[in-house]
Amino acid sequence: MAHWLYKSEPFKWSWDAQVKAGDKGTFWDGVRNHAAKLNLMRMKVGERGFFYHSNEGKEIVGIVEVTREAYPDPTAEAAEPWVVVEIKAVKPLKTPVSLATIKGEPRLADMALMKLSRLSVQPVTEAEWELICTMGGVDPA
DNA sequence: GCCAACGTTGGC
DNA sequence: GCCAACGTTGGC
Repeated sequence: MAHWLYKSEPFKWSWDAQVKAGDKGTFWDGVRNHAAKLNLMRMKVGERGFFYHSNEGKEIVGIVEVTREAYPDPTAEAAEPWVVVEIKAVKPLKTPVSLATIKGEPRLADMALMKLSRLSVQPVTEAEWELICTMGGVDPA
């Protein structure tokens, strides 16, 4: 099962907002980048990902799960190719894992977050997933 | 099809 | 507020 990382600026869409949306979840819109779009299209229902706050906080704060696979973005023009997926909040990290912490961990030096810092939806490898879950004080399963 | 100019993102 | 990274646009 693949894992993912979703970046959002808290003032636009925060972890708290995602939690309030409950099990019903919400669609993840606003992706206007082809690399991110390809990631959205690869997602399957039930796959989990990290929820990362950019700009403010700069830390991974929670875990979300895909509840609906890619479909056309309702906020885009009809002719445009953009898609959204739907996700719901699963649980917060006991200890948020900050960007500074990730930078200080050699085993995470190859993370997409380090190398492709502007990509808003990123893949996370199995090893990265387990390590960050452990650092965050939650069960990776 | 190349590449310079420009806009946007996001860390600092 | 600055600047680096990167995607996109548009002239040639």
